[in-house]
Amino acid sequence: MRAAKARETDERILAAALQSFGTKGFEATSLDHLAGELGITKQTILYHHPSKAELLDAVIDRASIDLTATFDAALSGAGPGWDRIDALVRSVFRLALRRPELLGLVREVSRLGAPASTRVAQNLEPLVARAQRFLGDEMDAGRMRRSDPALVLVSAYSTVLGVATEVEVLRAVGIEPTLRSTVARRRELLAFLHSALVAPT
Amino acid sequence: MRAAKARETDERILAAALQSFGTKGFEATSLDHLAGELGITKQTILYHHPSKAELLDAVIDRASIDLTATFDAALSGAGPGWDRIDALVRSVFRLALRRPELLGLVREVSRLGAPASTRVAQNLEPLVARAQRFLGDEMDAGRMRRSDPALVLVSAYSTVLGVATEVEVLRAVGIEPTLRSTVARRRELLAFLHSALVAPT
DNA sequence: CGCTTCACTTACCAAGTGGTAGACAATCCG
DNA sequence: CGGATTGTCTACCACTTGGTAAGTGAAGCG
Repeated sequence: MRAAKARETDERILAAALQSFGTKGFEATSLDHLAGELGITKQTILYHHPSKAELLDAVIDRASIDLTATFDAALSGAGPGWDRIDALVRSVFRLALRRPELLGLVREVSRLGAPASTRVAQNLEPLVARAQRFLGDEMDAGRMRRSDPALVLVSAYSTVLGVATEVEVLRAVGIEPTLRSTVARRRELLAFLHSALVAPT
Repeated sequence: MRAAKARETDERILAAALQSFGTKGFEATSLDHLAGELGITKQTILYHHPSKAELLDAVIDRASIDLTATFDAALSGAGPGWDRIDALVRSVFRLALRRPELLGLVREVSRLGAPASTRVAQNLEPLVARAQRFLGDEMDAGRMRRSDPALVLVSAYSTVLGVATEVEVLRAVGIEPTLRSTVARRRELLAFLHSALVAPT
């Protein structure tokens, strides 16, 4: 069972790297420090992932799986139409509270640019396609304001991720991120999105 | 005139640092490299700014002034009501095209957290207060959907900055950031914001 | 058993990092 | 003029970075 042990070590490496990359950032994370946290040596990390860049790739792949699974789960229990957006926003906020490093990694990677960002884009492409299809269908059915689904998706994505993650900005406008204020933010965000997206009846 | 020469050197340092911090990031910017670009030595930078952190502070102060001036100019020529938001969004997009490093710095600093983010918050506090007052007044006059101005501001801020700056995300949904697509994005964003904010008549 | 492979370690390394000390030429001021 | 100050540079420094080389003990396997 030495292979199982190795896989477990790798799991721990990936988890710690995801945590650190997603919160402190990629450059700000050193392999030495990462190894220290795990009680192993840097060379063990480099054994499992030949370079820091490849470690990032592996972390991205792992995070993509988690994200896709989370959203799939959220959507599978949701009804049609607006209910799906509601479910999605709720799951993003749940992520922001419970696994902030996941959303942080998305931000971080999009900041780092290619080739890491390309990898995320590829991994999440099915999710994006699905969202665009949904928006298009809703528009066709007259339930949403007619527009370009890709552009609407960008606006909605920016808004949701920003509101969910930009703690510092919230502090700037005088909102301490407590549980109560988070609920208030989510409620306001849903109202904001509802007004922005749903076609007037 | 040795003082004038020194001030000019400092100006160049601040400009180059703003550029690099705002695009490559703070940690990814080395003083040696920065000095190399300017044809001076790292020690000259450290003469003007005793540490990298203090250089960041100076860059933040400088950027804050530029940002405030830009928005003041945009708003001074704008009419009342929705026209002001329109003018603001246009000026953000103009910044995203012409001085992307400014918006990038805001993002970067909010990622870095305190104490840098605190400094930005303090510097831009008048801007934030002004925006909140504006939103409150519009709501009182019944021209905007009634809500908490602070929360609405966060949503709008996230949306605008995200759409204006998240080039990588745009690539992910298949939009190459050309001039034409930028115009389309801005138009969609304005429609999005208009629907989200303006009270139905 | 004995050889190989695997997971991991100890020991390095060259290249950078931010930062200090001190010299030096140019300028300012009495 | 001549000493003081200012801006910049040369020369370091301790430390950290990602990465390499060479092992080592244990498990797997013929």
